[in-house]
Amino acid sequence: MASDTPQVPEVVVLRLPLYVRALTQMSQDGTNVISSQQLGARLQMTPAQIRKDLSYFGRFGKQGRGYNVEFLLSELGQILGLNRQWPACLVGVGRLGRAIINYPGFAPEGFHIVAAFDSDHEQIGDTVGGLKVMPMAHLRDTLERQRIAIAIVAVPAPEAQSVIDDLVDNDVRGILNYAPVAPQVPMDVVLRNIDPVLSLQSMTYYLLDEQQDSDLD
Amino acid sequence: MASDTPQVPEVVVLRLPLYVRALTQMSQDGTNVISSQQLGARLQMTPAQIRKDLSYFGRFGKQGRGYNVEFLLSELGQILGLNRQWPACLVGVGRLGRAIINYPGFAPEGFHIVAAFDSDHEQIGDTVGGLKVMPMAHLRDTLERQRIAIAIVAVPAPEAQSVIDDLVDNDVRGILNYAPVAPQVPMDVVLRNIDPVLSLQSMTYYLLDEQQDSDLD
DNA sequence: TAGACACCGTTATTTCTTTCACAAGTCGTT
DNA sequence: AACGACTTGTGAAAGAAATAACGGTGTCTA
Repeated sequence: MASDTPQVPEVVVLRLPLYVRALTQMSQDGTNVISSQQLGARLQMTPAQIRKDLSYFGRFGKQGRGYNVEFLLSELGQILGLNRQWPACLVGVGRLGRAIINYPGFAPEGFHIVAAFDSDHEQIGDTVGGLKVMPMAHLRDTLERQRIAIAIVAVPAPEAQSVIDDLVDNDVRGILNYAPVAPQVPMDVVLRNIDPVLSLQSMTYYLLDEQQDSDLD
Repeated sequence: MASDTPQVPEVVVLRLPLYVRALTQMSQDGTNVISSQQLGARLQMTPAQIRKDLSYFGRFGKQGRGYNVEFLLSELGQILGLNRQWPACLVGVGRLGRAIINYPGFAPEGFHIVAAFDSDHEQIGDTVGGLKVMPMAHLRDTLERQRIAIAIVAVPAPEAQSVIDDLVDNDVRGILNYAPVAPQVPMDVVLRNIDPVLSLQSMTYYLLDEQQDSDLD
């Protein structure tokens, strides 16, 4: 049923959360109405791009006036599926995994880590962030019982692909991967990579200009 | 001196670290030569894109043969500035900051956190990951003395912009921002955001299809 | 040394994104 | 009610990026 070529470009979907965040803040600041002009200024984007992005999903503004902040926020929430809770599981409870489980930024947005797994027998049975660490063998049961569609992967790089294969076999539909690899997933699984090292490595390209002094081989 | 329209598109620069990572692994696996075909298969990209990306920087391959892994790796390292050490400072030593400072993935790639700052008086003087936490007032001296061009920001969202302004004033040239905001920086400062919540919020758009059952308002 | 094949680098083509530009609608004022 | 100041939504134009296509060069085998 899902058309092969998505009618909404992925770049557009990637920008929507930015709008949601800015609008949320404006709502808290007591702003009722905002124009694409103003929103664009705030996000360093052209007004045209914002209007076009929104036009993929409907007509949310009023000519001569702009967008009602609350209304647009609620519509975008609906579109992105943010008006509900998303239970997620964590795989890998090493240092990074523990930091993730204790990160306070997920829950307020509806992303709750409700189960933790590890393949290392040492960790199993431990309690981390209020969760008992389970062996990978419990994956199927737990995902099904708790209706978990999202997995967060924080295992060492060499294990990542096989862990992800395992998750995919167990019908996980979205994966947030912290391992420094570019895993392969089927097309119907959504993968997002968090990789600060890659970010730094592309950053340095732009930092090289002035300071090649003591670096002549 | 930096031309206003960069001759190398940013998307290309963003992909180079991916090549570096794949080549590094191949090098470790003992592969000596690789074609754009093979590299593309590994990274799920077309061979044409890889050849085109590389062609922005030079001619590294051999017709009929492919690319010498070691050679290409070293050239890309040179281009990206990976053949040197990059001292960095961390601002914000809360839970997230502490996790970052202990993350073992940075150092092997040449990114060393050599100084830590916090604006909270409670934290100052503490030792975190072997570093004494300093007040923001020490920023200028420390950055200059240690020749730090990169800052990693892990402060609460409301403080992020002012911390970043402060860093920019003190001649930081690249910022890796973990705060869930989209900060404004001058054009000559390179900003990279790490924001897992945004990643999840765009992911859920694609997860909505099948499971709108108990969600009818 | 010749023939078959493999693969790069680059130009041409196609596809995807962004920006422009404007008709049409809204609001507040007089 | 009419006018002026704004702002949306959208089709058309421009710009950027990805892909295809291919000449030319190198490798290997016999």
